[in-house]
Order: sequence, then structure tokens, then C-alpha cells
Amino acid sequence: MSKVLITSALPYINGIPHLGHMVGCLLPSDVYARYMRMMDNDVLYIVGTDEHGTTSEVGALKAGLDVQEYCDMNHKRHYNTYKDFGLSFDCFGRTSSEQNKEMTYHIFEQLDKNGFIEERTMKQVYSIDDKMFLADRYITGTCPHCGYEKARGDQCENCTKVLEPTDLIDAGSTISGSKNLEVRETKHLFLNLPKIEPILQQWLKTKEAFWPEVAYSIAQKWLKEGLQARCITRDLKWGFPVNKEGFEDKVFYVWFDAPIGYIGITKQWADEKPDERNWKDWWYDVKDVRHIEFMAKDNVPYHSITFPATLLGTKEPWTQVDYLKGVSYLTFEGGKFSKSENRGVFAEDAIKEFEADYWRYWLMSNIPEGSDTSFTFDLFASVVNKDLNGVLGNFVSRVLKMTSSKIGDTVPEGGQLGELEQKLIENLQLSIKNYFKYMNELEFRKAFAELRAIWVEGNNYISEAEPWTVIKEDQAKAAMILRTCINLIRIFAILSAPIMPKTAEKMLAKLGLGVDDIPSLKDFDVKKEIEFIKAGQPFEVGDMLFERILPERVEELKTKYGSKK
RNA sequence: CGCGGGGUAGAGCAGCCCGGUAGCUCGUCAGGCUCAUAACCUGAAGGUCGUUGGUUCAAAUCCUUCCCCCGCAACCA
Repeated sequence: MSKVLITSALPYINGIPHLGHMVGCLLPSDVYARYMRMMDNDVLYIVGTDEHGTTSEVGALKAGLDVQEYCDMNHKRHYNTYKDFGLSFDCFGRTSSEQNKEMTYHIFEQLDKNGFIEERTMKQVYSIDDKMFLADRYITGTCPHCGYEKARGDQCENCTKVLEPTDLIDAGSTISGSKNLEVRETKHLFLNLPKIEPILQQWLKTKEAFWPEVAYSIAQKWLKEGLQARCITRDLKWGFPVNKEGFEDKVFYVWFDAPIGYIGITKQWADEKPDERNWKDWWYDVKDVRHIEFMAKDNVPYHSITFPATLLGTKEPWTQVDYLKGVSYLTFEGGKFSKSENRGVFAEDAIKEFEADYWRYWLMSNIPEGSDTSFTFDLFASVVNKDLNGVLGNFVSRVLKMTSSKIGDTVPEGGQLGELEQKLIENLQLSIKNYFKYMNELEFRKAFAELRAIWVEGNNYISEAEPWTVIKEDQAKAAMILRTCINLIRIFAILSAPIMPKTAEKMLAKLGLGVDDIPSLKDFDVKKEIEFIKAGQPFEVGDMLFERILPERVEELKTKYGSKK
């Protein structure tokens, strides 16, 4: 049994998670965690909310709430959404926790002690009416190059030129609209990345060759361009106050404490049961932990460069990422998800339309492993109707209905496996081997194409075996065929459990089994499992596993979620 | 010349690293079956692999030109 530490990029508290967020990090991490547990590994799966930063402050201001209250409320909201999607995290923590503060302080102190922290004085725009310094993008004005009136302080969206906020004509705060701005000097702390770069390079060499193309090339790109010192403090209220003399009125930059959150949240988890859990068993001076991180491409630089450098700079034996599963973006009908424009499916609404497993299956079998992938309701409906209803749901239905109507509501007795069944076993052995191989390699698209092929194997078998014909002459043989099919339902349920846990449960329930009856996948042997359910076991036909999505419904959904805009 | 990813049948993708008759799923068409959810099974049609030039006996695969889409460009997260 080996220890597998799984972390999903921590969703930002202010955002409303959409399908892209779900497939970018949350779902794949969950599917992988479930799979690794079924493979008998000791898994710790960490998720939580990333809470600090200007965006939270502004969000709270707009909601008329105190930042802490605002985050408490949204944390709960995120938690509920992810629970609805079936995420099986061991702890859903917060980057604003006391535990994370402790970790952040410790890591900062080590970096400072080792000479990787430097002070710099910089000029920044201060909004007198907002009583705060403004990040570049919180300032808008007219672009000096193209005259676009809503250019941001960091870049003009219209002409794409990179700007300084002081370049803007007639600049104002996006928070209050106030134009009462001035440039003030302010002192900040920087993480000296160039100084850490040599050891970072060395470390990276041992890891990234195995990472996905997207992750690997992004990390390379940053190194190629040369690292710059990175500012890790901010003039804000909402964050951890900097634990260094002269900087008490500042807080750590959200991106400094956010990834440390993985460790802080692990300590939150450990603190729930201090007698049996220790965060150090996962993060500090351990050799037997394999750490897998999940994220979308925008997060890759921080997890391949900045955060590893932060940990390396402490010169302490922290657990680093072993495999970084970086994916591209999911787009919505070819464009961006946008809450304000009511375009795209957001997780809270998705779950009201269809059960989690519909989304889990579509998203995971279409995860953007290569380039960006577009979600469309047409594709969604076609996958649900074909794969889930036609192939899997229909197999379960035809087998149970036939057995029930022709023989009875218990698993039928008689006959023994023949040549056709041997062929079935061989085919399944090969497909399952491939399925496990792809899951181990985190090649999700390929893995779920293989899972689908496994389901098809069921329909193939029953077509060839023709129990509806056999039963007229050989009752015992027909019984054996149907018993084999019922066992296939159980096997399909077990193999599908990582991606569709609720459906797996439903399938097993039809056979009078529970989730506790799911065996380890480690030594999964089709030969044995195909005869697991014995004659006499009662079953029930029950409801269909999935509903079909009819064309009218597709049109309805498209209108409702802004596909047509 | 800012950087990276992508451009392969009507749709969605694999193959490219390590050149050797272009593969998978959906859709379409035809056939089969009738246990099942107008479902399932079998077969067929459909692609000059974005474009230009080159290397090679041979290029989707290696080098080069240009075009298109997406993302990033370090104080939004």
C-alpha cells in the first residue's frame, strides 16, 4: 500500500464554479482519488477554498458584508456544490485558516532566514476615496494607444498593448469609480526567484519529463524567459498580516499563501483527530508519498515554478509535486463561460438539471487533455443518449427485464460457462488491463473510452449468446447466459464507480448489493468476478438508470444557458 | 518577428516524440435481431491529415513559409 497525496487547485472563493472549473481540477482529482482508493492505496485528498485577495474584499463590499462573513457564506456554498457533484475529499479546508497562517509564517521565516526575501520600494496607485492601493487591473481609463475608454491599468483589451496604470488618460478606480488617485511609494517584499532558479531547474529536471504536454511546456516557457523576483506582499486588509518588522500593516499576497493552503488544509484535517493523524506524515520529510496535483493551464506556472521554488527556498524537506496534471480549458459552445452575461452552465444549476453522474461522465470522457474543448448541449445529449442510455443503461435493463419475465426475480440456476464465455473473459481481461493502465497514467479520455468499450462488450456478448433463442431449447444454458450478464452488471458497476459513484451504487442495489461489496481493484480477476453472484440471489428490475435527453429538451437548455448568444 | 497549445472524414478526438498503405466514437446509409430505453449487433460510404517549399525510396509524422482558432504575457485569481 502506498501513500498518494492528491490535491486539486483551490477554487477561488469569490467565483461561481462552472463546468470548466469542475473538469479542470475538481472532478479529475476526485475520479483519481476514488480509483486510487479502490486500488488499495492510502489516499489523502485535499480540496478547499482560496480566500484572500482584493477580489474577495471587493466582492464582500458589493454584497454589503464583512469579508469574513462573506467568505464563510461562500465557503459553505462551494462545499455544498462539490458535495452535490460527489467529490470525495478527505478535507475541504480554507486558506484563511489558523493552520494555514501558521504554515505560511513558518515558510516565510525560512525563506527570509535563507536570504531569498528582499525588500523593494515601488510606486503604486493609491485611491484616496477607497482608502486603498489599487492593483493595476482595478484601474480603468482611456488607452493612450487606441483611445479605448475602458482600458485596464495592466493591459488594454481593445488593442492588447501592455500598459502601466499611469499611462491611462483620465484614470479611475473600478471599485468606487473615484478619479481621486495618486501615485504613492510603498515598500514590499519579493521572493528572489532568480536566486532559487538553479536548484529549481535541477529539481524540475527530475519531474517534468513525465508531465502532460500542457504542463511541461508552460513550465519550460517560464524558465526560458528567465525568472524575475516576485512580489509576495500587498497593501490590503484581507490576508495574513506579514510577520516581519516594518511590514505589519501589509498582508501576504494571495498567491503566496494559496498553495501553502494544501499543507495548511492537511493540518486542518489532522487537527480534527490529533491522536491518529499527523500532517507531517504527508508533507514533511517523507519518502513514500506520491503527490499528484490537478489544475487547469492558468495555474501551471504557480505550481511548476513559484510554489516549488518557495518550498525549495526553505531548504527543508517538503513534499513536492511528483505529477502535475495540467489541462486546457473547457469552453462553452465555443466561447467563454460568463456569469454576468448568463452564458454557460454553472455547477449549482447543472446539478438541478441532471444528476451529477451525467456531468461527471461527459466531462471526464471529454476532459481537455490536448487543446481547449468546447462543451455543447448537442454533444452532451448525444453522449448521454448513446453511451449512458443506449450502451450501459439499456444493457442493465434488457438483462434484468428478460430474466425477470422469462425466469423470475432471482439469479437463475443451471448450466456452466462455455466457449463464448471464455472469449468474453479474455476480451474483458484485455480491456480492463488497458483501462487500469490509462487510469494509472491519468490519461482520462483514453481510460473512459476503454470503459465504454467494456460496456459494449456486454451488449456484444448477449447478442452473440442469444439467450432469447437458447431458452426455447436449453433452459439451463439460458440461465447461465443471463447469470453471466447479471455478473457483468456488477463488474460494470465496480469499474464505473470512480467516474459514476451514484450510478454504480444504483446498479449494485438492483442486485441486492451495497458499496461495501465492492472489491479491491488491485487483484481484480474477471474469471473469478464473472461467477461472483450465485444462483438464487434476488434482484429487482427497478427504474432505468438514466433518462434520455430529447431534442426539445436540448433546445430548452440551449436557450436557458445562453448557447445561442 | 513576444511566448505556448491547437488546426486529421458532417461533429468530437487518437496517431506525430522513435517517418513506412490514415484509426476511434458520434452522425449518415444498408442489413440483422426482437430480450431491451425508436434500443442493441454487423457492414458500408465519407478525409489530397490548415497552407507553401524542402529532406527522404517513403511525411499526418522531420525542417521551412504563410494563414486561422485558443490561451498566456509575471500586482485578477
